[in-house]
Amino acid sequence: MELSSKYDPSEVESKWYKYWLDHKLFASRPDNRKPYTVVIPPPNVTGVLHMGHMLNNTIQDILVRRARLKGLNACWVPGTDHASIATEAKVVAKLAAAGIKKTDLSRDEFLTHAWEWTREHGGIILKQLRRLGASCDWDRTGFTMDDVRSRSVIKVFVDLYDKGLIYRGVRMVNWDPKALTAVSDEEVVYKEEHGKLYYLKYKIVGSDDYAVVATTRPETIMGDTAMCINPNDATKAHLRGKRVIVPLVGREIPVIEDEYVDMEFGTGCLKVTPAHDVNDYMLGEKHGLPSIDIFNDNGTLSEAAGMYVGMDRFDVRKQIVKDLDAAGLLLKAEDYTNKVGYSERTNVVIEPKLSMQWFLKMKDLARPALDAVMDDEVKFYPAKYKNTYRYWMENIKDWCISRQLWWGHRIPAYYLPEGGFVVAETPEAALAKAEAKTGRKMDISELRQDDDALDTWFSSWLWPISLFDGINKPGNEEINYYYPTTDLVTGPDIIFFWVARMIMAGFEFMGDKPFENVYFTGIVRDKIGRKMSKSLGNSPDPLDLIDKFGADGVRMGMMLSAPAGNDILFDEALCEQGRNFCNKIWNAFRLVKGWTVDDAAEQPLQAKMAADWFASKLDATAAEVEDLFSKYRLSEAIMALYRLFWDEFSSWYLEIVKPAYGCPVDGVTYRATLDFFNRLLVQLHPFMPFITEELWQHIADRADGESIMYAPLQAIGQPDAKLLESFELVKQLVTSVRSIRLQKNIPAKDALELQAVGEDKLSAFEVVVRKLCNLSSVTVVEAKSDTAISFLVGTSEYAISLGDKLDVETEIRKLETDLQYQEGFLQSVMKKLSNSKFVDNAPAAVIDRERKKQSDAESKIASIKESLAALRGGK
RNA sequence: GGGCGCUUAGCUCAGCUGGUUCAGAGCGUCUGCCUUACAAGCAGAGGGUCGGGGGUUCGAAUCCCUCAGCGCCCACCA
Repeated sequence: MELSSKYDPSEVESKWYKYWLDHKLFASRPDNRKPYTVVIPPPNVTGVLHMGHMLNNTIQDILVRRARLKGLNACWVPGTDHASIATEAKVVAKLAAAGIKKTDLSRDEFLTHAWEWTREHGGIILKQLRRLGASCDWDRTGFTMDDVRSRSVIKVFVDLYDKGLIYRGVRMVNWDPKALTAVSDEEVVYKEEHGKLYYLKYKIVGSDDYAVVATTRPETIMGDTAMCINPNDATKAHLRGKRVIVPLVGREIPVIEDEYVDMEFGTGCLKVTPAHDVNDYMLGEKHGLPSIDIFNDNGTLSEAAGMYVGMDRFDVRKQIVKDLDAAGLLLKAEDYTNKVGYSERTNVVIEPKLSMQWFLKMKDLARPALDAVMDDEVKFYPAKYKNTYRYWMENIKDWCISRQLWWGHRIPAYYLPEGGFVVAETPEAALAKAEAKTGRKMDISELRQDDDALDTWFSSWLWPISLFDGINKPGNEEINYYYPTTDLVTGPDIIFFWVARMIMAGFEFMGDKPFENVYFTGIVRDKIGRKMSKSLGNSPDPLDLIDKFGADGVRMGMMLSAPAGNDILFDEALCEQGRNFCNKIWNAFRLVKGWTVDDAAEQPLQAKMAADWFASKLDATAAEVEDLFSKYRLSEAIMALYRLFWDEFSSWYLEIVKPAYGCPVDGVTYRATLDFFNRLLVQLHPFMPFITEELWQHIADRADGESIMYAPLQAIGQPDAKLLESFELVKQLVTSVRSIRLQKNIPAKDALELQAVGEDKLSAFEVVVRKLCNLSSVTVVEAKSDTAISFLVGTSEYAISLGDKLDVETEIRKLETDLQYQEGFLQSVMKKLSNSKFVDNAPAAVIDRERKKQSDAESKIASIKESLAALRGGK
């Protein structure tokens, strides 16, 4: 077989992905095996793959593939999210580009366009995931707005309404004046902003004095319905019971008193605008104030404002400041920094607004969900997010679930001509309920369905249930088998949006948690720590990276930089490292496959020793990797395997067993080597699925349909600790000899004489050392020869005879430095041992270790002194 | 304003409930090698008073206090 010296991923990747699909190797059905289930965090249906997805899905694929290798029935369910605001915004923009306004379309017409858009762009992201090697069961692909998921959402809405947990009412909500919808508290992001604090003069009725109010939003004065002072504020006593006049507007408003007002802030006088500020709204409710809504839905001033009608809120702010100033009613304006809420989706300033919305009561839903996480029934990795979660759950507020959008699940509430409404899963069911309510025969056309759609998260919170149709068909085979799912891999930014709500839905609708473990990934940043963003242009296109480094290389690159929960600083150099690793594996395979095998040949002793050692090493590392996986420390697991393959297997094992050029290898060693290779590939497979499949298929003739995906991870044997320890000394010995060779400029071809002073504790490994060091002889001597340079391996002294190459002066200086260090070290150990407090208090094991240090140091010192004496004597 | 977390080699990080896994890893750097598996490589080497200060202890990177810097989350101070 001809293999090129470079691994070429492109062909290999498409070949094996197709193979896996053709043989349905990702598919899962309920059976007798233990299930291992993951549901994908559904990306936006019209989105494209970015680095965050790469990280997230690489991790999921690694976990899923590992589970498969462990013999579990692994099922990874993919799907997409309809992302109501984001998608609707895109459709509106596309229509606008074609000169069509949303308001000119009927709901049905708009939805036709939206579905068209979804079909056109939908699922691109899932196709892209295949390039990465994602082993999803694609036949199960779900969509939050497909039939099964939609019916689930509606059923759940009706259920919660019937339980009295959903209510409708006028509340202060976060209004997005661009998307023209309410959004939830979680969808508001606060940004620090440099603005001004304006001091406005309100004339006191019946006096020539003014009361001054500090505000950041002078444009809302038309909505003022009171001024508020703190009742404990002595300096404001003269305002009690008075009325003041709103500047420019000229309207009289009362002065009210409430301890809410901070006496220290601004002037201690607060303007109260119940329609446009959450706190003012509360004050208004408490004091029975009227509320004047001066804004239209799009953020322009309404008729109710009486002034500046039709102007945008920010233009009004500029204008009114000028007008106030001109009227002498602006005392001053100070620089001021405050937090302003922006819509996460449209990035416009949120307007607190009173409106009629649907809400879900959260308090009762939260309780079991909170306990489950606190009691580790649902485990968080890293655990620090438990705190964040608890705080939110303990202070949870009702969830505004209605959105003034068309793209989404339409709220199944139907209004009656005579007022009131019914909630039902279908129009027919609604009609029946309506008739029962009114006591008269009705026609379905008399019912008018609510125009609002549901928040996107109201469908995604059911995802782990609805993907197995557990809402519509409770107790079906699939939901019974796959639920609760095993691992959830997601970002901490959606812990409230999604994770917390899924846990609540799980307990409410299934009576059980939705998943066992949550792995929170970090945010992908560039190598200097900036968030990846389109505007910075610092986000590489994942598919370009795959083209450049191969999917396995990119996966490695992601994992090498991704400790759980920490942000990852992504650097292409890591993908390069991944690619290089692929190449290393590839070439190691070329070496082994290039050997000719002689079954009659006897196995050389060094090969047997290397095989025994590496078998132990493999077991030890396999155990370590297993442990790391159990802690979700995947980047450490891949690093352990990286070193195992590169250093232990390639640099040590293969170099020892490698036959001389042109010579065949014995059958025993060959088969052992292939077996090791096989085990290494299986261990590596979750991280690097393509190259491992390719080579696994090369190792032996595989039947069509066989795959490394189902090659079992071998049981881990008990490593021989003593052997491993000895071998480390052997490596040290070899490294020391090589180091001397390099220092003394001795070519590899020249054989060296090795002397073991006193005894050779590593004599059993002599053949190994000889093979790696090109030695002409190994002798045990009483004292090293005069022209030999000595070194320590552990506490044993060895020496290499150098003849005239020995530089006596340099050697003496080196040994003297060494001696000094050892004597200092011995002194510190002796100090400890002569300290009675230490000897009395420290555990015996610790004292023993110190005594060992003492004797080791003493013997090292003796050996150095001997060498020195010999060198000086030989001068 | 509250809460959480971080600071260890040039870079990115590991070091769990104090003591040979204690000062580590990978990358980078330096030196020597085109040695028929791999220069996307091989062999070897150097590099940190564990952010500063104080304390507890026989013993501190590890526990406590404090200062400094950084990051994240939450919160209605106009």
